[in-house]
Amino acid sequence: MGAATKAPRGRMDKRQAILAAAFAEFAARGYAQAGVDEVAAAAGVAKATVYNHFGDKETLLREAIAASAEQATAKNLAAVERLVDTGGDLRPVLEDVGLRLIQCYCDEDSWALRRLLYAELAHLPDLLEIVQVRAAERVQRALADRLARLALAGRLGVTDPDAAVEHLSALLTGPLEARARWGTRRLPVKEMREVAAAAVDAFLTLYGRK
Amino acid sequence: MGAATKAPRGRMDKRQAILAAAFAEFAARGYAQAGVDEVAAAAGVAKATVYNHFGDKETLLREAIAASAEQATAKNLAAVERLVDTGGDLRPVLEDVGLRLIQCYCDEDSWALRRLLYAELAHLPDLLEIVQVRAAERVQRALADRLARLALAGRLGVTDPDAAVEHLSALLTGPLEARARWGTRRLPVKEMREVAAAAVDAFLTLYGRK
DNA sequence: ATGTTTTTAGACTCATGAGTCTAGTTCTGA
DNA sequence: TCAGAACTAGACTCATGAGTCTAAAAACAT
Repeated sequence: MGAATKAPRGRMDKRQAILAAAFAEFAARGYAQAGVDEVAAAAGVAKATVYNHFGDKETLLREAIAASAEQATAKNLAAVERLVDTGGDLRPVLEDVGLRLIQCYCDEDSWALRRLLYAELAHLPDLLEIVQVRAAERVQRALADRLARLALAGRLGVTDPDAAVEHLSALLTGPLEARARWGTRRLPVKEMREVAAAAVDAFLTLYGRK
Repeated sequence: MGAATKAPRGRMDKRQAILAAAFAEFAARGYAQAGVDEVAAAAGVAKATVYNHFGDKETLLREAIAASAEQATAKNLAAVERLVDTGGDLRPVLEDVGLRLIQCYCDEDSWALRRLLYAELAHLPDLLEIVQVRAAERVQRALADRLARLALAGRLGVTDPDAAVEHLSALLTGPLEARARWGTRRLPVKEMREVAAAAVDAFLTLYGRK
């Protein structure tokens, strides 16, 4: 009973359907342009039900974003999990993890989430905390932990894991904005693999075992 | 007479004032939430004048974004101009240019422009071309040109200037999103300098003269 | 079985804001 | 000096969409 956000009202299946529909609608049209009627219709639910569950449009947006961020984080963490010391060459492992992280980043919902975040940040500043706490920071930490372990095992020349994560994720995701045209172009896997390979190559030059 | 976007109507000073006010209003509240009345008031102009100049709200957004992108590009290009071979050590020159590019990136208007772009990309896809053609690509090209020159002069180990630019800008701007909390936190210059130094350090490790 | 909660369709209120219109005023150029 | 364009204040129309309400139906709990 510690959390203040507890006590979800109404039936859970409806709630989920509404959240999914809401995220899709908000992502497609933006907060202001999105219509609660459309959300209800897409969720197969009456408009009053939406209001029974979430109270108002703004709360609906927050909850939809939070849920989406949660999903995105889960995928990202699953990718980071695979960064383990197999005993063999590190490069292919890093490339595999890099590719998976890139795939998370380029996911349709992931672009939509970032778009929404950017779009509404100006008048709903608390969205940042929701997403940052639930998603970005957790992934960064998990990745830093893994790099620290590899460094401790003498497999990497990393002294500051946070700085290394900053560089690695910059190298991985930096090139994607332009290449994917800010989410309007679908990257072929081949191209993702190239970016991952280039990023890992640079990373190993910077942080490879000395 | 080649461009289709020619024939600006009305007095120029009013037009500029409207564009500036419009960008501020759109940036602060988003396209849908922004009010044409507010723009007119902020520009010190009657609403009818706004419509006389731009016809409708959507056109106003496009023109405001285009103008802002133009300004941002000018600043970025000015920074890139400073990347010249002084004969001395390259590192301080790169750090200076890096810092200036970071300052452009962290400019209030620059964050606002990216926010708007992300926000409205979903329903106004042609905004991308406006900004990409006017801003992003031109800066990238200019930077690649400079790197190519330095490489040719034997000052850098760059073989593919475009790839080098991709890495350099990733290293420079990648860490900024998180550190500046997506534009909601003002970065102290000290921190910008750190990021620039770290980026240049990595860049020189990757592309320094062999 | 029966009382409580949730859902439903759809009509309804009400605030907001884009875009128009009018009639009078100021610029500007020839 | 004067005609035509650009500007002004402010009232006006009209579409849109958030949020409410109602009375009836399903779903659920015990």
